[in-house]
Amino acid sequence: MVKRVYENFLEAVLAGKENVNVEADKKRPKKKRSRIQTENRALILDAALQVFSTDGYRGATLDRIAEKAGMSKTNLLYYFPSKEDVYRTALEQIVVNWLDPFRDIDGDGDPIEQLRRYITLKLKASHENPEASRLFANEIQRGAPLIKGFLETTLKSLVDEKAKVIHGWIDEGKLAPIDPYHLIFLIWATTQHYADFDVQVSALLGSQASKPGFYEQSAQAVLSIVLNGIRPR
Amino acid sequence: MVKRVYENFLEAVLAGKENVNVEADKKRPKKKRSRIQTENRALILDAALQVFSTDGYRGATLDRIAEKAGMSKTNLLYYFPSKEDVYRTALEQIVVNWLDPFRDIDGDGDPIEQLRRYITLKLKASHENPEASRLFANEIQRGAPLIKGFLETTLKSLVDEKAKVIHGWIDEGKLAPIDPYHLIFLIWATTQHYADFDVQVSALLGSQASKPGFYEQSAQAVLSIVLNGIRPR
DNA sequence: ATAAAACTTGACTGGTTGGTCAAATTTGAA
DNA sequence: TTCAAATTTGACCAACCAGTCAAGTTTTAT
Repeated sequence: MVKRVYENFLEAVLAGKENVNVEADKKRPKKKRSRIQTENRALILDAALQVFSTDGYRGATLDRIAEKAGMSKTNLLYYFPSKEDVYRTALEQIVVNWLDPFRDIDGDGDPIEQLRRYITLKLKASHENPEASRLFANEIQRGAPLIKGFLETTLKSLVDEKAKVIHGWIDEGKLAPIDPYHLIFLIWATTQHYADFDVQVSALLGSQASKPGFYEQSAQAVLSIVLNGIRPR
Repeated sequence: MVKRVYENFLEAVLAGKENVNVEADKKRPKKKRSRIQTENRALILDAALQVFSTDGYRGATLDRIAEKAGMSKTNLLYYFPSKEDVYRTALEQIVVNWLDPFRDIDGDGDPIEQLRRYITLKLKASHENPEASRLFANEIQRGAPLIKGFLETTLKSLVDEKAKVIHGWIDEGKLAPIDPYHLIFLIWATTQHYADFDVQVSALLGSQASKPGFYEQSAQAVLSIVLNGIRPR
């Protein structure tokens, strides 16, 4: 329930609206979606994820997305009013999923355990859904035109909050005195790397990278470095 | 001199040639460049770096690059035969500069000092030339169509070599037993993050990120985590 | 069964893009 | 100075692009 409200808020933020009123938002008539609508929107968003993540917003074309989704471009435009709207919707889904495990970091838990959990979840997400990671990276790299406001408000609040949590751990002597923000960046950077630079990782590790246990092995290696880097000393 | 030969090799690799013959390469007639040619090629490559790094290969347009370079598109095409050639040339320059500090890691030196030096150099490069970093990231994210071969041959050899160096350090007890490849990835990921995700970093740190000493502070934070994460224990 | 609503598509439009070409202007060696 | 080579540009082209429109086909509620 809370999550639903949040999604509305996020939608509004990404749509560029200022001063979002959640109450007013609730009143907005929810158009129920038919079976075909649900199916086809999903097909389109899935195809969009692939195309946008490799070609970027400008480089992607509706023709290619429609082709991958197995329908005509005209039909795609029946489900989404414009290219930007397809992109925005795909981006929304990604950001929402992206935030959840971060929000779950628990200040009352054991720091090493909490961070181990978070890093593992992020690595798993990068491994299972690399396109989402690449699409997000692309949005940031081109200057975050659609989500700059979101970064500066919602995400910043959340990060500030978690930074305080980490600082609390440091004060209690449970963590080495590292800068919480840079620690968060390091975790994000590293976990994202396995999705965004997948091609490079595979090229450098050869057959090793395609073996079944590779994801667990990467997680183990990253955790071993990061967790020891922040253990109190 | 050695470096010049290497650049030729790299050019050939990026141009997609197989079985590069360095001797034959040397014989290739070097067209001397006029003052105007040197100047304008530099202007174009600088503009191309900006446009390609934000819009990606497909999203970038020659019109925009030409405009940024202060000349007509027709004139740009007088200096470079095609869009892909502009892109390839820009990418070449980046890769060459990118490799140098990595190659300089010295197996005979103190590991902590060598890695401190390398991380600092990489962070500095990301800070001073974020566009180059973003352009490279973009190439990888779209599947590395132009440099996949380079990644699998030249870069792989180099990384394998440095991994052996790191393994040597571990065997001597100078470093914790971490996986060398994942350590390299972690360093690349983190240093690159400050360039590629610049917008996000700035949004989350607010005014702090634009202050003069910010780069040194980031370097300090990253070093503090990574170096402690790999210190022998 | 049937008709309205939902869905799908081919043809089209105005604008953009990478690249060509021929004609002009500028540069620099003699 | 002079003139051939180098440089620069506007006009142009075919391919591509996001989005529209009208005319079909399929689904679904009754």
